[in-house]
Amino acid sequence: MNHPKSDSKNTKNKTNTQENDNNTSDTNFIRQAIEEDIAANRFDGRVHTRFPPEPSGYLHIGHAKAICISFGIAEDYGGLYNLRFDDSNPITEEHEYVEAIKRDVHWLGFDWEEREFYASDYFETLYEYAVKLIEKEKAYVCDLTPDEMRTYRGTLVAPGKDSPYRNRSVEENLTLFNGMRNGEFPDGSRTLRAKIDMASPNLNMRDPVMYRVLRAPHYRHGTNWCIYPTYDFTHGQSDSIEGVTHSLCDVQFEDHRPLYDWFLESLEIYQPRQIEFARLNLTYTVLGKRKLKVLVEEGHVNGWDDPRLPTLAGMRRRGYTSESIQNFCNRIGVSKADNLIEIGQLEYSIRDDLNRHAPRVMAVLNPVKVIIDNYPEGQVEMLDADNNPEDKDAGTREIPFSREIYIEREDFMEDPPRKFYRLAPGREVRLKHAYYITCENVVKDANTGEIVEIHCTYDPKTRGGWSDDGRRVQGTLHWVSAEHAVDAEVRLYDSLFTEREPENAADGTDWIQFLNPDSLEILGNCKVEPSLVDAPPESRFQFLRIGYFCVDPDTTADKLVFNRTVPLRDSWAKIQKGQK
RNA sequence: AGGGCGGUGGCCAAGCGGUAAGGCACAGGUCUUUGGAACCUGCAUGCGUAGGUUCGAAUCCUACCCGCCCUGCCA
Repeated sequence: MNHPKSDSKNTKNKTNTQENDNNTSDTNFIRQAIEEDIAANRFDGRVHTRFPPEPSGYLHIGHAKAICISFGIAEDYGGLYNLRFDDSNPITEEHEYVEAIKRDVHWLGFDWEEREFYASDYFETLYEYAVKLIEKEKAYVCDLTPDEMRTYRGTLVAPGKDSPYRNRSVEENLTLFNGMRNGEFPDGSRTLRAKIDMASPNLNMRDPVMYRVLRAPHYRHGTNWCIYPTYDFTHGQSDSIEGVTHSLCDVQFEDHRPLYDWFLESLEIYQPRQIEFARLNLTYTVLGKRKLKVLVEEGHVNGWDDPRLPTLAGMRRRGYTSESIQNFCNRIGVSKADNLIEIGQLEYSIRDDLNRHAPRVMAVLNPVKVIIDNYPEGQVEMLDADNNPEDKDAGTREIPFSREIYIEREDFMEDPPRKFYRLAPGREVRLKHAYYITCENVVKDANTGEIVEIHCTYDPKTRGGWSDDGRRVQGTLHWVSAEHAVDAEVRLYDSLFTEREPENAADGTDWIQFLNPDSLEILGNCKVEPSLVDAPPESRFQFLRIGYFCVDPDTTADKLVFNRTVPLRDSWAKIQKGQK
């Protein structure tokens, strides 16, 4: 597997090179807490974190934030980090997801080495822990039905009341719990509960369920178990078993921390420290596995790796680099405050990366033919072109030029508005890396009026795009030699939702109704320069003056398929808007 | 008898009693063989509100307002 060290070294300023020096804050409340713990020699000065996904879906950009925080911090303090699958609910979990998660975490740039764990591998230990709590009279078997339990739990403002089964003897509880494990009772008929405080203002402390009877095969342990521990009875103990020092999680678990601590203290086992931070929210999309699952399963998108999805698999296919995602996560920072990050922030991160690294190439998405009347028929010249003006080491390549070329249809206007610097009748422009050309006339389709050919003349003395007489042209166009062009399909993506906050849009409205019907546009008649013929899937390019694109795995020997990762910033579009 | 956590520019986010960092966005400008990039400049007399303590408050105190999370045998 290939996940170079350098990939995972840019999580903090002090480890940054000029490669990605943004002005990311060097500190946050989690790092401060850890530094205090180190200073106080708590945990013997160790730092050991974990990322605990449930294998019930694909990872998304929100998980990337969590991974960058947990793993990035461990790296920065010379600590260790574990990948642990939190797989205590057999109903939702599948092996496919563990493979996908591992692939995505590696791709993101983190290597958990041999520290790959599964909470379900602790089931036996967890069972023993449960027995221990029963013996300490801190847990009991309860026969209440789910409905009854809800009633007994009370409400947000009213205390609950004790279960009638709360005072069973240790003996009876032991027998019953063993019976639960041995399959003597039907699903849902009994639970093992922690005996805490039914009047606690924290509902998590009102005798929470530790075990449920559930006859569902576990993807990893088959039918070995018919009782499964709940998250609350699994998570802290798993952290404890693994020697985790700092268990970093979502703020939604703040209310669970007293319970996390209660189990570990009652069990008298090693106790990590849980610290919570705010989850990521992004404009114009939805995050959260349940919602993404709906999009995938109801066919609103084409699978978990649909490039429109904020999943890591989708973003990878879209053309995002792992570096750009890590930088994004570092840039947005960490706090406990609710946040809604603008999607532009993510786009900035990928442009910033690709600008420095993506080879420039010429591609015409919506071609119109240009015929250079004074260029010799049949002649072909090879012209030198920079691969990347931002990177001197990127070198040059040769591109063919000939009498007939394609340019972008929108780069020509018969009746151009003010500030339109491109081709128009009588106007001279530069063909990038090639020659100055002047438009002489156009040929239109007799029926539709559509322009089918633009006739130009070129100035042979401007080879390479320079003139030595001081003459300047305002516009520079990209182009592709018609004879040499390679056909391609290009997929343009727009945001998946039309609302900035699809989940909060108007009360009572379903977020799904805000799906953008135009989130995918397929261009089937694109012309790209011949150097791209053998570009492998996932290779990334800047299509000059258009945007960043990557080769989609749908590409076949006779059809190139590109995904637009993100367009270039377009100040002409802004001017146009202003003119309207 | 509710509890927990938050509130610093349009969006994020530093700050931790000594006079509001930084990034994104936005607006001007320079440069340019990408209307890209880069570079320069501008952008909170203000930190939810009101009081109080202090020589000095975003930081401390009090009260209030607003937002989010919690009533699964999900995680």
